[in-house]
Amino acid sequence: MARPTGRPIRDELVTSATTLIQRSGVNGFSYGQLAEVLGIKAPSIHHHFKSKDDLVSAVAQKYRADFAAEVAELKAESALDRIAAYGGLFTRAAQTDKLCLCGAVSADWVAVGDGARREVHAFFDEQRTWIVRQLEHATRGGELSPDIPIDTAALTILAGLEGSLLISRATGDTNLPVDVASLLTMLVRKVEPR
Amino acid sequence: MARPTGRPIRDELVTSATTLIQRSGVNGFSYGQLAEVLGIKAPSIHHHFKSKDDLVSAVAQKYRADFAAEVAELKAESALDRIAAYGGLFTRAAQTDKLCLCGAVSADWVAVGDGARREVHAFFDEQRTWIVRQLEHATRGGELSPDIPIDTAALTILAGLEGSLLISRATGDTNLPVDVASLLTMLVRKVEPR
DNA sequence: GTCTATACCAGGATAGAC
DNA sequence: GTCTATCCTGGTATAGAC
Repeated sequence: MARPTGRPIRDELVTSATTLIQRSGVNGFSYGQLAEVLGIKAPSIHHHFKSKDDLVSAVAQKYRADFAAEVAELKAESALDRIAAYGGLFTRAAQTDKLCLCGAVSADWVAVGDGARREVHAFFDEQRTWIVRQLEHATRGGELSPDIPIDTAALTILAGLEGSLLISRATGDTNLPVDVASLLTMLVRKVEPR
Repeated sequence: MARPTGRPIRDELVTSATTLIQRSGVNGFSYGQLAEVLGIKAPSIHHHFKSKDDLVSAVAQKYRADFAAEVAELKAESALDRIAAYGGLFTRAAQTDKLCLCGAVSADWVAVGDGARREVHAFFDEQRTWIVRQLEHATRGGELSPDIPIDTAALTILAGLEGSLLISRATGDTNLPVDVASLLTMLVRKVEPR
Protein backbone atom coordinates (compact mmCIF):
# COMPACT_ATOMS: atom_id res chain seq x y z
CA MET A 1 0.00 0.00 0.00
CA ALA A 2 1.73 3.14 -1.14
CA ARG A 3 1.46 6.18 1.01
CA PRO A 4 -1.37 8.44 -0.15
CA THR A 5 0.46 11.67 0.41
CA GLY A 6 -1.19 14.42 2.34
CA ARG A 7 -1.30 14.42 6.10
CA PRO A 8 1.83 14.09 8.14
CA ILE A 9 2.79 10.49 8.56
CA ARG A 10 2.71 10.76 12.32
CA ASP A 11 -1.04 11.29 12.14
CA GLU A 12 -1.47 8.39 9.79
CA LEU A 13 0.42 6.17 12.17
CA VAL A 14 -1.89 7.15 15.00
CA THR A 15 -5.00 6.69 12.90
CA SER A 16 -4.05 3.27 11.57
CA ALA A 17 -2.78 2.12 14.95
CA THR A 18 -6.12 3.09 16.47
CA THR A 19 -7.99 0.79 14.12
CA LEU A 20 -5.52 -2.05 14.61
CA ILE A 21 -5.84 -1.82 18.38
CA GLN A 22 -9.63 -1.69 18.17
CA ARG A 23 -9.57 -4.88 16.10
CA SER A 24 -6.76 -6.87 17.74
CA GLY A 25 -5.98 -5.27 21.06
CA VAL A 26 -2.80 -3.67 22.34
CA ASN A 27 -1.04 -7.01 22.71
CA GLY A 28 -2.41 -8.24 19.41
CA PHE A 29 -1.05 -5.58 17.10
CA SER A 30 2.55 -5.05 16.09
CA TYR A 31 4.78 -2.47 14.52
CA GLY A 32 5.10 -4.89 11.63
CA GLN A 33 1.38 -4.88 10.87
CA LEU A 34 1.17 -1.14 11.25
CA ALA A 35 4.14 -0.61 8.96
CA GLU A 36 2.60 -2.85 6.34
CA VAL A 37 -0.62 -0.86 6.32
CA LEU A 38 1.29 2.35 5.68
CA GLY A 39 3.70 0.83 3.21
CA ILE A 40 6.81 1.42 5.25
CA LYS A 41 9.15 -0.77 7.30
CA ALA A 42 8.65 -1.48 10.97
CA PRO A 43 11.79 0.23 12.30
CA SER A 44 10.79 3.48 10.62
CA ILE A 45 8.03 3.82 13.16
CA HIS A 46 10.53 4.30 15.95
CA HIS A 47 11.50 7.61 14.43
CA HIS A 48 8.00 8.89 15.25
CA PHE A 49 7.32 6.96 18.44
CA LYS A 50 10.28 5.84 20.51
CA SER A 51 8.36 2.95 22.01
CA LYS A 52 5.10 1.12 21.56
CA ASP A 53 3.93 2.65 24.78
CA ASP A 54 4.38 6.14 23.39
CA LEU A 55 2.33 5.19 20.37
CA VAL A 56 -0.47 3.67 22.42
CA SER A 57 -0.53 6.75 24.60
CA ALA A 58 -0.79 9.04 21.58
CA VAL A 59 -3.53 6.83 20.12
CA ALA A 60 -5.58 7.04 23.31
CA GLN A 61 -5.13 10.78 23.53
CA LYS A 62 -6.31 11.41 19.99
CA TYR A 63 -9.17 8.96 20.34
CA ARG A 64 -10.40 10.76 23.41
CA ALA A 65 -10.29 14.15 21.67
CA ASP A 66 -11.85 12.91 18.43
CA PHE A 67 -14.61 11.08 20.25
CA ALA A 68 -15.43 14.13 22.33
CA ALA A 69 -15.68 16.18 19.14
CA GLU A 70 -18.03 13.67 17.55
CA VAL A 71 -20.21 13.56 20.63
CA ALA A 72 -20.42 17.34 20.68
CA GLU A 73 -21.81 17.22 17.15
CA LEU A 74 -24.70 14.90 17.95
CA LYS A 75 -28.02 16.42 17.04
CA ALA A 76 -31.38 15.29 18.40
CA GLU A 77 -34.76 16.58 19.42
CA SER A 78 -34.19 16.03 23.11
CA ALA A 79 -31.52 15.11 25.61
CA LEU A 80 -32.64 11.50 25.82
CA ASP A 81 -32.79 11.22 22.07
CA ARG A 82 -29.25 12.49 22.01
CA ILE A 83 -28.22 9.59 24.23
CA ALA A 84 -29.93 7.18 21.89
CA ALA A 85 -28.03 8.74 18.98
CA TYR A 86 -24.86 8.37 21.07
CA GLY A 87 -25.39 4.63 20.88
CA GLY A 88 -25.07 4.97 17.13
CA LEU A 89 -21.41 5.85 17.52
CA PHE A 90 -20.84 2.48 19.15
CA THR A 91 -22.90 0.60 16.60
CA ARG A 92 -20.73 2.10 13.90
CA ALA A 93 -17.72 0.57 15.64
CA ALA A 94 -19.43 -2.82 15.88
CA GLN A 95 -20.30 -2.74 12.19
CA THR A 96 -16.68 -2.22 11.28
CA ASP A 97 -15.54 -4.97 13.61
CA LYS A 98 -14.03 -2.67 16.19
CA LEU A 99 -14.25 -2.18 19.92
CA CYS A 100 -14.14 1.20 21.56
CA LEU A 101 -10.43 1.95 21.71
CA CYS A 102 -10.59 2.59 25.43
CA GLY A 103 -12.45 -0.64 26.04
CA ALA A 104 -9.73 -2.46 24.14
CA VAL A 105 -7.01 -0.78 26.18
CA SER A 106 -8.83 -1.61 29.41
CA ALA A 107 -8.87 -5.25 28.41
CA ASP A 108 -5.08 -5.14 27.99
CA TRP A 109 -4.67 -2.91 31.03
CA VAL A 110 -1.65 -4.72 32.49
CA ALA A 111 0.25 -4.27 29.23
CA VAL A 112 -0.01 -0.50 28.90
CA GLY A 113 1.91 2.30 30.56
CA ASP A 114 0.76 5.13 32.73
CA GLY A 115 0.32 7.58 29.87
CA ALA A 116 -2.27 5.46 28.10
CA ARG A 117 -3.93 4.55 31.38
CA ARG A 118 -4.44 8.18 32.27
CA GLU A 119 -5.99 8.88 28.89
CA VAL A 120 -8.37 5.96 29.15
CA HIS A 121 -9.39 6.90 32.66
CA ALA A 122 -10.00 10.45 31.46
CA PHE A 123 -12.04 9.15 28.53
CA PHE A 124 -14.42 7.27 30.77
CA ASP A 125 -14.75 10.25 33.10
CA GLU A 126 -15.40 12.56 30.20
CA GLN A 127 -18.02 10.34 28.65
CA ARG A 128 -19.75 9.74 31.95
CA THR A 129 -19.83 13.47 32.51
CA TRP A 130 -21.31 14.08 29.08
CA ILE A 131 -24.09 11.57 29.74
CA VAL A 132 -24.70 13.08 33.17
CA ARG A 133 -25.20 16.45 31.54
CA GLN A 134 -27.72 15.02 29.12
CA LEU A 135 -29.62 13.42 31.96
CA GLU A 136 -29.61 16.67 33.91
CA HIS A 137 -30.89 18.42 30.84
CA ALA A 138 -33.60 15.80 30.53
CA THR A 139 -34.54 16.38 34.15
CA ARG A 140 -34.96 20.09 33.60
CA GLY A 141 -37.08 19.38 30.54
CA GLY A 142 -39.33 17.03 32.49
CA GLU A 143 -38.21 14.21 30.25
CA LEU A 144 -36.52 12.09 32.90
CA SER A 145 -38.24 9.85 35.36
CA PRO A 146 -37.70 11.09 38.92
CA ASP A 147 -35.65 9.26 41.54
CA ILE A 148 -33.02 8.09 39.11
CA PRO A 149 -29.47 8.28 40.43
CA ILE A 150 -27.97 10.19 37.56
CA ASP A 151 -24.35 9.32 38.05
CA THR A 152 -24.96 5.59 38.25
CA ALA A 153 -27.34 5.82 35.32
CA ALA A 154 -24.66 7.47 33.22
CA LEU A 155 -22.13 4.78 34.11
CA THR A 156 -24.72 2.12 33.36
CA ILE A 157 -25.31 3.52 29.90
CA LEU A 158 -21.59 3.73 29.22
CA ALA A 159 -21.01 0.22 30.55
CA GLY A 160 -23.89 -1.11 28.49
CA LEU A 161 -22.36 0.31 25.34
CA GLU A 162 -18.85 -0.92 26.09
CA GLY A 163 -20.15 -4.36 26.91
CA SER A 164 -22.41 -4.51 23.89
CA LEU A 165 -19.34 -4.22 21.68
CA LEU A 166 -17.81 -7.29 23.31
CA ILE A 167 -21.00 -9.29 23.00
CA SER A 168 -21.79 -8.21 19.46
CA ARG A 169 -18.39 -9.45 18.39
CA ALA A 170 -19.13 -12.95 19.68
CA THR A 171 -22.75 -13.13 18.56
CA GLY A 172 -22.54 -11.15 15.33
CA ASP A 173 -25.33 -8.84 16.42
CA THR A 174 -23.83 -5.55 15.28
CA ASN A 175 -26.94 -3.56 16.14
CA LEU A 176 -26.70 -4.39 19.80
CA PRO A 177 -25.18 -1.08 20.93
CA VAL A 178 -27.98 1.03 19.53
CA ASP A 179 -30.57 -1.42 20.83
CA VAL A 180 -29.07 -1.12 24.28
CA ALA A 181 -29.00 2.67 24.12
CA SER A 182 -32.58 2.81 22.92
CA LEU A 183 -33.85 0.54 25.66
CA LEU A 184 -31.96 2.39 28.36
CA THR A 185 -33.32 5.75 27.29
CA MET A 186 -36.78 4.24 27.24
CA LEU A 187 -36.34 2.93 30.77
CA VAL A 188 -35.29 6.27 32.23
CA ARG A 189 -37.95 8.24 30.34
CA LYS A 190 -40.77 9.63 32.40
CA VAL A 191 -44.07 7.94 31.74
CA GLU A 192 -47.16 10.08 31.63
CA PRO A 193 -49.33 9.36 34.66
CA ARG A 194 -52.71 8.11 33.53
CA MET B 1 5.22 -22.63 44.04
CA ALA B 2 5.26 -26.36 44.64
CA ARG B 3 2.34 -28.36 43.43
CA PRO B 4 -0.24 -28.76 46.18
CA THR B 5 -1.12 -32.30 45.38
CA GLY B 6 -4.70 -33.29 44.99
CA ARG B 7 -6.59 -32.60 41.82
CA PRO B 8 -5.32 -33.75 38.47
CA ILE B 9 -2.86 -31.30 37.04
CA ARG B 10 -4.94 -30.85 33.92
CA ASP B 11 -7.63 -29.20 36.02
CA GLU B 12 -5.13 -27.00 37.75
CA LEU B 13 -3.81 -25.86 34.41
CA VAL B 14 -7.28 -24.89 33.31
CA THR B 15 -8.05 -23.12 36.56
CA SER B 16 -4.84 -21.12 36.65
CA ALA B 17 -5.02 -20.33 32.95
CA THR B 18 -8.53 -18.98 33.48
CA THR B 19 -7.32 -16.47 36.02
CA LEU B 20 -4.34 -15.46 33.91
CA ILE B 21 -6.55 -14.83 30.88
CA GLN B 22 -9.03 -12.85 32.96
CA ARG B 23 -6.17 -10.65 34.16
CA SER B 24 -3.99 -10.34 31.05
CA GLY B 25 -6.02 -11.52 28.09
CA VAL B 26 -5.44 -14.39 25.70
CA ASN B 27 -2.58 -12.61 23.94
CA GLY B 28 -1.17 -11.39 27.23
CA PHE B 29 -0.63 -14.69 28.98
CA SER B 30 1.97 -17.31 28.13
CA TYR B 31 2.77 -20.93 28.79
CA GLY B 32 5.78 -19.63 30.69
CA GLN B 33 3.69 -17.67 33.18
CA LEU B 34 1.26 -20.51 33.60
CA ALA B 35 4.05 -22.99 34.16
CA GLU B 36 5.61 -20.75 36.78
CA VAL B 37 2.36 -20.57 38.73
CA LEU B 38 2.14 -24.35 38.87
CA GLY B 39 5.82 -24.89 39.53
CA ILE B 40 6.53 -26.78 36.33
CA LYS B 41 8.27 -25.95 33.06
CA ALA B 42 6.51 -24.50 30.05
CA PRO B 43 7.00 -27.42 27.65
CA SER B 44 5.36 -29.78 30.14
CA ILE B 45 2.06 -28.09 29.40
CA HIS B 46 2.08 -29.39 25.86
CA HIS B 47 1.61 -32.86 27.24
CA HIS B 48 -1.83 -31.82 28.49
CA PHE B 49 -2.79 -29.35 25.77
CA LYS B 50 -1.22 -29.75 22.37
CA SER B 51 -1.61 -26.07 21.54
CA LYS B 52 -2.51 -22.84 23.24
CA ASP B 53 -5.76 -22.89 21.33
CA ASP B 54 -6.72 -26.20 22.88
CA LEU B 55 -6.05 -24.78 26.31
CA VAL B 56 -8.07 -21.63 25.70
CA SER B 57 -10.91 -23.73 24.39
CA ALA B 58 -10.87 -25.94 27.48
CA VAL B 59 -10.73 -22.87 29.68
CA ALA B 60 -13.78 -21.34 28.02
CA GLN B 61 -15.70 -24.59 28.26
CA LYS B 62 -15.07 -25.03 31.95
CA TYR B 63 -15.77 -21.38 32.67
CA ARG B 64 -19.12 -21.65 30.96
CA ALA B 65 -20.08 -24.72 32.96
CA ASP B 66 -18.81 -23.38 36.28
CA PHE B 67 -20.52 -20.06 35.78
CA ALA B 68 -23.81 -21.73 34.94
CA ALA B 69 -23.54 -23.78 38.11
CA GLU B 70 -22.92 -20.69 40.21
CA VAL B 71 -25.82 -18.86 38.64
CA ALA B 72 -28.09 -21.79 39.35
CA GLU B 73 -27.21 -21.51 43.02
CA LEU B 74 -28.21 -17.86 43.38
CA LYS B 75 -30.81 -17.36 46.06
CA ALA B 76 -33.07 -14.34 46.35
CA GLU B 77 -36.55 -13.30 47.39
CA SER B 78 -37.68 -12.58 43.85
CA ALA B 79 -36.63 -12.91 40.25
CA LEU B 80 -35.45 -9.33 40.02
CA ASP B 81 -33.53 -9.65 43.25
CA ARG B 82 -31.88 -12.67 41.75
CA ILE B 83 -30.67 -10.54 38.85
CA ALA B 84 -29.28 -8.01 41.31
CA ALA B 85 -27.46 -10.84 43.09
CA TYR B 86 -26.20 -11.97 39.71
CA GLY B 87 -24.35 -8.66 39.50
CA GLY B 88 -22.48 -9.74 42.59
CA LEU B 89 -20.74 -12.45 40.59
CA PHE B 90 -19.28 -9.77 38.35
CA THR B 91 -18.33 -7.52 41.23
CA ARG B 92 -16.40 -10.40 42.72
CA ALA B 93 -14.39 -10.56 39.50
CA ALA B 94 -13.75 -6.81 39.57
CA GLN B 95 -12.55 -7.00 43.15
CA THR B 96 -9.98 -9.62 42.23
CA ASP B 97 -8.83 -7.63 39.21
CA LYS B 98 -10.40 -9.93 36.66
CA LEU B 99 -12.66 -9.58 33.67
CA CYS B 100 -15.31 -12.09 32.78
CA LEU B 101 -13.35 -14.76 30.94
CA CYS B 102 -15.66 -14.56 27.96
CA GLY B 103 -15.37 -10.81 27.82
CA ALA B 104 -11.60 -11.18 27.78
CA VAL B 105 -11.75 -13.73 24.99
CA SER B 106 -14.09 -11.48 22.99
CA ALA B 107 -11.57 -8.67 23.26
CA ASP B 108 -8.92 -10.97 21.75
CA TRP B 109 -11.40 -12.49 19.33
CA VAL B 110 -9.10 -12.50 16.30
CA ALA B 111 -6.49 -14.45 18.22
CA VAL B 112 -8.62 -17.41 19.23
CA GLY B 113 -9.74 -20.49 17.35
CA ASP B 114 -13.17 -21.78 16.54
CA GLY B 115 -13.40 -23.98 19.60
CA ALA B 116 -13.06 -21.12 22.04
CA ARG B 117 -15.27 -18.90 19.92
CA ARG B 118 -18.09 -21.39 20.01
CA GLU B 119 -17.85 -21.67 23.79
CA VAL B 120 -17.91 -17.92 24.25
CA HIS B 121 -20.85 -17.53 21.92
CA ALA B 122 -22.66 -20.26 23.83
CA PHE B 123 -21.82 -18.55 27.12
CA PHE B 124 -23.46 -15.32 26.06
CA ASP B 125 -26.51 -17.17 24.75
CA GLU B 126 -26.80 -19.16 27.92
CA GLN B 127 -26.51 -16.14 30.17
CA ARG B 128 -28.96 -14.13 28.10
CA THR B 129 -31.39 -17.01 28.30
CA TRP B 130 -31.02 -17.25 32.07
CA ILE B 131 -31.77 -13.55 32.46
CA VAL B 132 -34.72 -13.85 30.09
CA ARG B 133 -36.14 -16.57 32.29
CA GLN B 134 -35.81 -14.40 35.35
CA LEU B 135 -37.58 -11.55 33.60
CA GLU B 136 -40.37 -13.87 32.49
CA HIS B 137 -40.66 -15.08 36.03
CA ALA B 138 -40.84 -11.49 37.20
CA THR B 139 -43.57 -10.82 34.68
CA ARG B 140 -45.67 -13.69 35.97
CA GLY B 141 -45.14 -12.42 39.50
CA GLY B 142 -46.30 -8.94 38.57
CA GLU B 143 -42.86 -7.66 39.46
CA LEU B 144 -41.87 -6.45 36.01
CA SER B 145 -42.96 -3.26 34.39
CA PRO B 146 -45.06 -3.98 31.30
CA ASP B 147 -43.98 -3.20 27.74
CA ILE B 148 -40.36 -4.13 28.31
CA PRO B 149 -38.76 -6.06 25.45
CA ILE B 150 -37.44 -8.93 27.48
CA ASP B 151 -34.79 -10.18 25.13
CA THR B 152 -33.21 -6.78 24.64
CA ALA B 153 -33.46 -6.12 28.35
CA ALA B 154 -31.56 -9.32 29.08
CA LEU B 155 -28.82 -8.41 26.64
CA THR B 156 -28.65 -4.92 28.10
CA ILE B 157 -28.12 -6.30 31.59
CA LEU B 158 -25.45 -8.67 30.35
CA ALA B 159 -23.76 -5.93 28.34
CA GLY B 160 -23.89 -3.59 31.31
CA LEU B 161 -22.12 -6.12 33.47
CA GLU B 162 -19.48 -6.98 30.90
CA GLY B 163 -18.80 -3.32 30.25
CA SER B 164 -18.73 -2.43 33.93
CA LEU B 165 -15.77 -4.75 34.34
CA LEU B 166 -13.83 -2.87 31.69
CA ILE B 167 -14.66 0.51 33.19
CA SER B 168 -14.04 -0.52 36.78
CA ARG B 169 -10.57 -1.61 35.81
CA ALA B 170 -9.72 1.85 34.49
CA THR B 171 -11.47 3.84 37.20
CA GLY B 172 -10.85 1.59 40.18
CA ASP B 173 -14.54 1.46 41.02
CA THR B 174 -14.84 -2.23 41.80
CA ASN B 175 -18.43 -1.94 42.93
CA LEU B 176 -19.62 -0.81 39.55
CA PRO B 177 -21.03 -4.15 38.40
CA VAL B 178 -23.36 -4.52 41.33
CA ASP B 179 -24.36 -0.87 41.09
CA VAL B 180 -25.24 -1.38 37.46
CA ALA B 181 -27.24 -4.51 38.18
CA SER B 182 -29.10 -2.80 41.00
CA LEU B 183 -30.02 0.19 38.92
CA LEU B 184 -31.13 -1.91 35.99
CA THR B 185 -33.40 -4.06 38.13
CA MET B 186 -34.83 -0.90 39.64
CA LEU B 187 -35.55 0.51 36.19
CA VAL B 188 -37.44 -2.53 35.00
CA ARG B 189 -39.37 -2.95 38.24
CA LYS B 190 -43.03 -2.16 38.14
CA VAL B 191 -43.93 0.93 40.08
CA GLU B 192 -47.10 0.92 42.11
CA PRO B 193 -49.64 3.23 40.52
CA ARG B 194 -50.54 5.98 42.96
C1' DG C 1 12.26 10.18 7.18
C1' DT C 2 13.22 5.81 5.66
C1' DC C 3 16.10 2.17 4.86
C1' DT C 4 19.09 -2.31 5.97
C1' DA C 5 21.29 -4.84 9.24
C1' DT C 6 21.35 -6.55 13.51
C1' DA C 7 20.80 -7.52 18.41
C1' DC C 8 18.01 -9.38 21.68
C1' DC C 9 14.33 -11.59 23.86
C1' DA C 10 10.06 -14.14 24.39
C1' DG C 11 6.71 -17.18 22.88
C1' DG C 12 4.97 -21.62 20.99
C1' DA C 13 6.14 -25.97 19.75
C1' DT C 14 8.79 -30.54 19.08
C1' DA C 15 12.09 -34.40 20.19
C1' DG C 16 13.84 -37.40 23.03
C1' DA C 17 15.89 -38.60 27.68
C1' DC C 18 14.52 -39.79 32.35
C1' DG D 1 4.43 -36.59 33.36
C1' DT D 2 8.19 -33.79 33.44
C1' DC D 3 12.51 -32.56 32.09
C1' DT D 4 16.40 -30.33 28.93
C1' DA D 5 17.70 -29.00 24.63
C1' DT D 6 16.54 -27.04 20.56
C1' DC D 7 14.09 -24.81 16.61
C1' DC D 8 11.64 -21.30 14.62
C1' DT D 9 9.12 -17.32 14.40
C1' DG D 10 7.90 -12.80 15.40
C1' DG D 11 8.29 -8.69 18.01
C1' DT D 12 10.64 -4.46 19.98
C1' DA D 13 14.35 -1.80 19.62
C1' DT D 14 19.00 0.31 18.16
C1' DA D 15 22.75 1.81 14.93
C1' DG D 16 24.15 3.83 11.16
C1' DA D 17 23.88 4.48 5.98
C1' DC D 18 21.28 6.95 2.41
